[in-house]
Amino acid sequence: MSIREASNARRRMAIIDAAHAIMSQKGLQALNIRDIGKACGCAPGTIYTHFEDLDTLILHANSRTLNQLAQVLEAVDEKGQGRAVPDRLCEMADAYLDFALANRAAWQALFEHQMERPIPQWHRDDHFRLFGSIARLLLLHTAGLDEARVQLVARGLYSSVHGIVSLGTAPRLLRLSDRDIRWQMHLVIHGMLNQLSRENGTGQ
Amino acid sequence: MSIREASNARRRMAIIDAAHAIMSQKGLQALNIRDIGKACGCAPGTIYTHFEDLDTLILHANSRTLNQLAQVLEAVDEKGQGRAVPDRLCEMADAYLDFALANRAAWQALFEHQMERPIPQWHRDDHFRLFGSIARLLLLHTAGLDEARVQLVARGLYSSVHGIVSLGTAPRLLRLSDRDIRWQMHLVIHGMLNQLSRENGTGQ
DNA sequence: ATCGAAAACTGATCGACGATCAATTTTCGA
DNA sequence: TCGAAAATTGATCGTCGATCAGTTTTCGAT
Repeated sequence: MSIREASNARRRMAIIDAAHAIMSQKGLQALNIRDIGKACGCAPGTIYTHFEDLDTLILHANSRTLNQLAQVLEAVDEKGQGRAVPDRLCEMADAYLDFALANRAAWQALFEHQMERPIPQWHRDDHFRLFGSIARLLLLHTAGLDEARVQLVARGLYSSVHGIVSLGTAPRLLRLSDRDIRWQMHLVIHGMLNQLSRENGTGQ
Repeated sequence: MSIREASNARRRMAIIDAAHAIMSQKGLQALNIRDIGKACGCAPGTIYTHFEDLDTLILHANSRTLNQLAQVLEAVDEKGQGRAVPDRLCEMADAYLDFALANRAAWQALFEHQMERPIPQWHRDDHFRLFGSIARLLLLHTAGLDEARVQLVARGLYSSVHGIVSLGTAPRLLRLSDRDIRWQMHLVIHGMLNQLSRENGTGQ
C-alpha cells in the first residue's frame, strides 16, 4: 500500500470516526461538515474528496452503529446456546432496548436519516445482518416453515420490537418505563411464536 | 369577533394549509418558510407573527394529519360494531397501512420531525387519540384487565403495527409487498390477543 | 535524484436556509 | 378622527452543504 493510499485510508477513517462521535454525542441534527472537519483536523472541503456528500458519510457512520448493534445481538445469541428459543428472543429484544437507551443518538440516527438517492447495497446488507440472528433462532423453533416465511417472521419480529422501543422511548409520547417496554416486547414475542405454532401445528 | 381577529384566524389557517399541502406533496425535508409564504400569499416574516417558529408550525400541520388518521381509525371502529374484536383490530391495522401508503409524506413527517423544546400537550393529545380506538376494542375483549394494563397493551399493539408498517414500507430495507405487511400485522395482532388471554385466563 | 502530472488539501465563496428587524401599512378604541 | 398597537414587508444576519481556484503533496517515469 502506497503512502498516499495509507494516508487516504487513515484520513477516511478519521472522518468517519469524527462523524460517528459527534452523531453519538449530539445527534444527527447537530452534525455538520465544519465541525467534522475541526474534529478530525482537516478543512471542510477535504471531506468531499473522500465522500460524495454528507449523506454518504452519514451512511458510513450509521453502518458503524449497525455493526456494533449486530455484534451485541450476536453475542446474546451465542450466550444462549441450548436455552429455550422464546427466552433467547426476549433476551435479544432486551439487548436491543439496552442498546437503544445506551446509544440513543446514534440509534435514532439509523432511522431518522433520509436521503433522496437510493441506499447503496453495502449499507442495506449491514441492516439485514440484524435479521440474521433472529432468523437463525426461528429456524430452531419452527421446523416446518420454509425459508422465505422464516425471513418474513424474523423481520416482523424485529419490526415489532423496534416499534415498541421507538415509540416507548419517544419523548413525543410520554416515555414509558423500561419495565413496561420490556413487558410489551415479551408479550409480542411470546404471542407471535405461539401464534406461529398454532397456525402451523409445529414446534412448541 | 373583530375584523383583526377574523383576519388573523384566516391567515393562520392559510399558513397551516399551505404547510400541510407542501408537506403532503414534497415531504418534510422540502418544507421551508419562503415556499410556505409564497403558497399562502404572504411574506416570510409574517409567518413568525402567527407561529413561534417553523417547528411549531410543523406541529400544527402534523396535528392535522393525526386528526385525519384518527378519523379513519374511528370510522373503521364504528363500522365493525358487533364483529369479533381480533378481526376489527386487523381491519384497523389494514387501515393504518392504507393511510400510510396513501399519505406517505405526511405520515412520515409525524415521526421524522424532531424538536429540541418539549412537545406541547395539545399535540401529544392528538397522538394519544390514536390509542383510544384500540383501547376501547381491547376493553371488550379482555374483561379482567385493569385500565392501566389495557392502555399499555393498546400502545404496544399500536407500536408493533407502526413498526411493521414503518420498516415494511421503508425503501431503506427493501419494500415488502402489501400482502406480506398485512400478514405480519395479523400475526402480531392475533398473537398478542391470544397471549393476553393465555396469561389472564379471560376472554376468547 | 528530478520533474511534470495527478491527487489531496485549503479556505474563500456560493446559493439556500431559519430567523430577525427597521420601516411601513392596517386596524383598533377613545 | 387620531394616536397607539398590531400586522406586514422584504432586506438582512448567521449558518448550512457544497463548490472551486489556488496551493501543496505525492506519484511514476526517466
